[in-house]
Amino acid sequence: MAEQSVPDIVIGRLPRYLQALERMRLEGITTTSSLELGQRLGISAAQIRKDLSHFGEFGKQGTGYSVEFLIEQLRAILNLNRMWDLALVGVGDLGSALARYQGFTNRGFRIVLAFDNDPQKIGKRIGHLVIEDSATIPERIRQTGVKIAMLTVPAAEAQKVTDCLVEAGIRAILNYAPIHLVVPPGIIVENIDPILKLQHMTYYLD
Amino acid sequence: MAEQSVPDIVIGRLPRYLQALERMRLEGITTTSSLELGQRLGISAAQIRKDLSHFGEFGKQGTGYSVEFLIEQLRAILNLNRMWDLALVGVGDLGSALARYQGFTNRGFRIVLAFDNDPQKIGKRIGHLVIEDSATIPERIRQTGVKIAMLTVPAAEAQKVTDCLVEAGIRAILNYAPIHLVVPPGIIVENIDPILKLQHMTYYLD
DNA sequence: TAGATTGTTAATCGATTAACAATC
DNA sequence: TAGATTGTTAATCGATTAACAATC
Repeated sequence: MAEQSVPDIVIGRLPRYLQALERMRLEGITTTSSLELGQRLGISAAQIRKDLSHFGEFGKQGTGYSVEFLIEQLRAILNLNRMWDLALVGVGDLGSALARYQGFTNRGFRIVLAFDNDPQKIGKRIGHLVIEDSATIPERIRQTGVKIAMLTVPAAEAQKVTDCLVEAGIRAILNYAPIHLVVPPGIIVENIDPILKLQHMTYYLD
Repeated sequence: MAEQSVPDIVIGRLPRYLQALERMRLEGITTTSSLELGQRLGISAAQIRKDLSHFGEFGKQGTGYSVEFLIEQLRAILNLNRMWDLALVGVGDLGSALARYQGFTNRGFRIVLAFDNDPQKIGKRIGHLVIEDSATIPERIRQTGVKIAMLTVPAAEAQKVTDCLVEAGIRAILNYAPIHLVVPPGIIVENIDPILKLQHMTYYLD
């Protein structure tokens, strides 16, 4: 009930709850229960109630949860009632795919800066963005106040670029480089690596 | 020591160990310790030793681990001493980015099939692949014996396509659709959703 | 040998689940 | 009211860490 310090593993499930609820809303469902939501996510009803109880009492006994109300609560908790600007660092294969990807914008995230250190690429356009010189990261991040970076540089450069981003004021990094980043306390890193997931799955295959 | 049934959370860390070890090898390091490996990964030395002990005794007291030997052991455990063929299902923004992405091939994974249900796309090339009609998934998956699919179709179609893939003999799915897939026991699903990771991080930002 | 580091056991810690009174 | 479902507590389960004898 009190907001002492919610385990990070709980926070990690909230976006999934939100995603399922938004889908329910799309399907015209106005009310749900921890049981129904849990079945859609492969999560136990008890866990969902426990997780939500860290933040308040959002349901009604006998009735369950208002989909719309719970969506609003989760969006508020996750700080999603605003547009978040992103910096894209590294415009190679993967970076340019992300730049073209439409999925971010209509979910509250917008790439506003793109950097690369390849002179061939600097000044070129990618979508509506102009690729800027990585050397200008410090001043451009500070000017724009962007807080989140997507890192898509080669592994060999990732740590050095990370240090630069943190120095410039970046607070959260979505890391696509296949390497563990070392950051100061308070800087948040999440990793995405499809190869690791594939290698995890092949363990179970012959 | 015995191979009773290793927790999935342990399996999930093995590819990270492997990744760090391959990087060490690249740097010319021939011997390491659980402490050193742990520091590179932000994991405790005790956990690394415990995880490895599920599979055998790979180190020497006083010395540590041979990087080369441990790489070989992990590759064997994870079934990585072969090429794995992948089917790409859904060739939209994201799917075509994955098709063009070079990162898979030199890591032991190779996309050999690409499907879409858009008549505009069927027959077109994407890299060295020809996009085939999703209606032919059952026969083509069976013919080729592909066991792993990457799913990049819209959320609304994802479950239906999944059922079809499973029916056709797919055993593992790397799911990029923002929805929880329901699959029979023994079918492995891993999810990748950058939006969820971003939303996780914004909780900690103002 | 002395120093270092393993593999493993026992202790701790944290997360999940079960159960149920409260109540809509 | 009767039925359903919440929020919460206590019990269970599993994962991580600490400690250390074994030994290279």
